[in-house]
Amino acid sequence: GSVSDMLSRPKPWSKLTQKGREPFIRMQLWLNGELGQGILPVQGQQQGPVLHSVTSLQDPLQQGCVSSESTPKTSASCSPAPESPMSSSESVKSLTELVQQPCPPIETSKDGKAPEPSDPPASDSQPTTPLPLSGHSALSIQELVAMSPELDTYGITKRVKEVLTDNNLGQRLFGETILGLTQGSVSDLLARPKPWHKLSLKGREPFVRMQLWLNDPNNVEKLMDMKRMEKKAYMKRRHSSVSDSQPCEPPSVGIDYSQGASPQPQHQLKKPRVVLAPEEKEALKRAYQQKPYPSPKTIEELATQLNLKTSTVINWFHNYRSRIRRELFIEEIQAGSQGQAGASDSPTARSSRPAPSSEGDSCDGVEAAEGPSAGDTEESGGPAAATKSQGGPAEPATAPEEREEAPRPAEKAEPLPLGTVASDDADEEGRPRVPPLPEGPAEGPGPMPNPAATPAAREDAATSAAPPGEGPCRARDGADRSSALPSTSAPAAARRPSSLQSLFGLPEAAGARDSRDNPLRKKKAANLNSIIHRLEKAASREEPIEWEF
DNA sequence: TTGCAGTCAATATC
DNA sequence: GATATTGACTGCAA
Repeated sequence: GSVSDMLSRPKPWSKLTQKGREPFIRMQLWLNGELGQGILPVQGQQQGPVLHSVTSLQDPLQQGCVSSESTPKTSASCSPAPESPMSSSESVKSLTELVQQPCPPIETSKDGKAPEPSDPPASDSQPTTPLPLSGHSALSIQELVAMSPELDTYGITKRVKEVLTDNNLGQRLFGETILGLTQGSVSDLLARPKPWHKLSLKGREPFVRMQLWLNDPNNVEKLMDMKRMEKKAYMKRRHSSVSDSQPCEPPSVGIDYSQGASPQPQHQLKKPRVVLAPEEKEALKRAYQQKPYPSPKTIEELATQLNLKTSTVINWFHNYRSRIRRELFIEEIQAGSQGQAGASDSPTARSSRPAPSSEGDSCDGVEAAEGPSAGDTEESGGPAAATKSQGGPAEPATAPEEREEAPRPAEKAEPLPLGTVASDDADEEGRPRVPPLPEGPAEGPGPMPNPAATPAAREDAATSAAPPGEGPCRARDGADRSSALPSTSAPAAARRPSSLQSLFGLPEAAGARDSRDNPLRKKKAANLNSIIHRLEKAASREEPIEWEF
């Protein structure tokens, strides 16, 4: 029973007592093959020693012994000395290749901070952390990440997805076992991998782990074993709960109490998840289109008008900007890979990507324009950036919208839609009613589709009773999905449009994803280019300009 | 303080 | 049951 419980609901390392950690250490050792026969004398439960030994065993990276140069201390524990100082890329490569240990990652502190096995502060957030890496291992992973040559994140996720699906392995199992991440995170990561150069060290870690896992010849088997074990445990638990004590009682409940932890507090503390109504999202999106970076005051107004907490509005904007940015990354990747055959999605590839501006999507650039900060952010990208420089991430936030919205000049001057939003007055329940998509878009200027089309819009549209706009956007479903699964087979090129559409909810999306050549698209592209140009100009002068498109 | 990257975890969808 | 979506949170940097 304990095993079952532990396997299905492992506590984060930081929450475990020394005694409580012991089973995990044993499991880790077992996974590493160190514990074959039974009892393991986990030496004392002192973490120090135990963790050390564990980590040294578990971390594949360590096995590879990151280049000696960088990790003296680790090297101590790793036997296979690298023959000679290798270049960082070489060492990484060799490490990667070496990885045969199943036990992956393990986790731990995702950030590597783990010097203190005992108390990773952040631990909370990390749910299933099988086993914390000791400071050493964490370091080595990080070092590996830092030294890692550019990895093809898109390619890696693609392969991982293939392997998982081919072998009927779930994201949850993979994430918790190999990456130390939850299912949702894995799903997101696999569906929308960011290009390597856009990732922080921490963000690169999962990709390194995936790469290591892919290189492990026994990866599938190991995962399958885990799966079997889980199933067994589950069955056992089910069985026992049914036949045993209180058959009728929901296992979870029983467990909760038995855990002793804190029975009810949890329930009470749990905050209900906020679910924004379609109209609310719509309003927020509209507001975003006008002002991707609303001022505190605006946020408050929005919150008031929508009857939401300001924190919710703030979070929404953060999330929206960030997610839109990611969508763009994907597009870049797809476009890049496509553009140059063979080229990986790696930045490099990307960089080479043909000038965007011209192409329909090229509009990317547009975004850049938008943001106030515009261009700023983007940095990184070297050359590649070029493309992005403008559009890219740089101004990511806006980008998307812009693309479609940009055109929406209309709103131009308006300070904030908010007004609108709010104005619409509250509906029956006091919640303000959001205006139909109206304002701007619909009537939208020329080429632009209709605002409603915005990504957001389309989503909502689907659900909301929405009135007017209905038209175009509805295409959504299909479109979105496709964007979500970039990887696969479909030719990037082909997909690209769809992802764009998903973002902007371009009407065309509906059926004509391919209609990229259509005149409308071209027109749009031209329009966007013009906008970009103006924005750039304005930015350089810092003077206000009239937005008329 | 603000924005962002990464994630979690609840919930929606498939 | 698996996967996708998304509001919220944490930690970090400017």
